[in-house]
Amino acid sequence: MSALTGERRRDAERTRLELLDVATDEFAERGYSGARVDEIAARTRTTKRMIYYYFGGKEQLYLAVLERAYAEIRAAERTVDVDHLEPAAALRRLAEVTFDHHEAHPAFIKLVGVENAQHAKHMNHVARLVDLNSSAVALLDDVLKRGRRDGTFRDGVDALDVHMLISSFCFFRVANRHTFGALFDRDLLDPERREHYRTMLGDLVTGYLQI
Amino acid sequence: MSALTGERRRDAERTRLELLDVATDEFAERGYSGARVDEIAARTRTTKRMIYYYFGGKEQLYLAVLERAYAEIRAAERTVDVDHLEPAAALRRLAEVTFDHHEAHPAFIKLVGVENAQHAKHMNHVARLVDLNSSAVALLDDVLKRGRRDGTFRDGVDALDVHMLISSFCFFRVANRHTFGALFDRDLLDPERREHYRTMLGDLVTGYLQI
DNA sequence: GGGCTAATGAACTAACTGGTACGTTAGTTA
DNA sequence: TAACTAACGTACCAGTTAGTTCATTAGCCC
Repeated sequence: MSALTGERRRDAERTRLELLDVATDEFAERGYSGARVDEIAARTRTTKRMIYYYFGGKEQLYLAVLERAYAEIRAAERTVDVDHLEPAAALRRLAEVTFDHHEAHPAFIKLVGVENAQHAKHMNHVARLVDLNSSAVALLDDVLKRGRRDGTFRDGVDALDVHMLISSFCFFRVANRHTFGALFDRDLLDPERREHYRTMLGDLVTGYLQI
Repeated sequence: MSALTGERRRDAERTRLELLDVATDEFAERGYSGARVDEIAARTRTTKRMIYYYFGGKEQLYLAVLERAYAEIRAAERTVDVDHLEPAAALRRLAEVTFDHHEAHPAFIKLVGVENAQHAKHMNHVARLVDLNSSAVALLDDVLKRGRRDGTFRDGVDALDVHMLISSFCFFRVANRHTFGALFDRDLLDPERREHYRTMLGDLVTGYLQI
C-alpha cells in the first residue's frame, strides 16, 4: 500500500502512457500484425484488459501510437528558427535537423515503414497529421524563396521535392541500415561516419539548389 | 486428365515456381508474420502440404523468395554496359537503371523493407547475395575512377556513398509513396512526374560529383 | 503391366491470439 | 463511513495458424 514499496496505485494517466510507450516499441519492432497484444501488456505494469479499457483494441492502440509519434517529431521541427540564417545555411540547417531527428528516433522511422506496408490506410484516420506536416514544408518553401530573391538559389526547384530528397537520404540511412550493412559491410549509423553523412547531405541539398 | 481441359498434372518445377511467385507477393504485401501459409497455398493450384514438401516451412519459403528477388534484380543490373559512355553520362545511366528497376519491382522494394524490419537476420543465411551486390558497386567505382582521371569528377567521393545516395532516392520514392501521398497529397509514382524525378536524380548525382 | 517412388491432398492438431465476461479494489464524495 | 465509480485483474473463449499424419496417385523403369 505504501509508495515506498513500489506497489501499485491507481494512476490512469501513467497506465495509458506506459501502454503507449511499450506499444510504440512493439509496433515499431514487429509491425502491426507481428506485435502481440499480450506481449505489450506483459511489458507494462498493467494488464491486457487495460488496452481494451483505454484504447478499445489493437488497431486503436496502433493509431494512438502513430499519431503521437508524428506529433512529437513535427513539434520538434517547429522549434527550429532559421530566419536569422543566410538561405544556404538555413537550408543546410533544416536538412541537419531532419538528419538528427531520424537518427534519434528509429522507432518513428520503423513506424513509417510499418504504415507504408499497410498502404497508409490508418494514417487517413488521423487528419491532424496533414496540418503538422505541411507546416514543415512551408518553412522550407520560405527559405527557397528567400534564396531565389537574393540570387543564391536557382529557379524551378519545388520545396516538396527538396523535402523528399532530404527525407529519402535520412530515412534510408536509418531504415535500411541492416540490409545495407549485411550486403556491403558498412554500418550507416557508425558514429565515426556520422559527420561525414551529415555534411554529405548538406552539400547535396545546397549543391542541388545552386547548379 | 487432358492438358486441354487444364486439369492437374504432376509438375514439380511448376509447383515450386508457382509457390515462389505467390509467396513473393504475399510476403511483400503483408510482411513475414503477416503472410499466411494457408493464404499462399490457396492462391496456387496446389496445397499447403507442398510448401512443407518443397521448402520445409514458412521461414525457408521466405528465404527462397528473398534470394530469388535479389538475384533477379542484380542480374538485370549486370547487363548494363556503360564503358562506351563519358563518365558523367555513365553515372547518370547507372542511376537511371536503378531508378527504373525500383519502379518496376515494387515487390522487391517491399521485401527489402520486410527484411530490414527483421534486422536482416535472414539475409545472413544467403551468402550468395553479398557477391551479387558488391559487383554492382564495383561497376560504379570504375566510372568514378574514370571521371577522376579525366577531371570530370572531384576526388574524395566514395562509390558506396554514391550507391547509397542513388538507392535512397529510388527506394524512398517507391517504399514511402503511401505516407508521402497521404501527408502531402503528392503521388511520387505519378507517370506525369516520372521524367522529372528521373532527371532530378541524375542532376543530383552528377552535381554531387562535380561540386 | 506391375512395381516403385516422387508428388500430392484431405483432415487433423496443438499452440497461439485478439477479445470479453465478470468479479474486485482504490480512492472520492456526500 | 457508506455509497459510488473509475480503474483494474483473472479466467476464459472462439477463431486462427503453422505444421503434421497418413493415405493416395501419377508417371517412370524394367
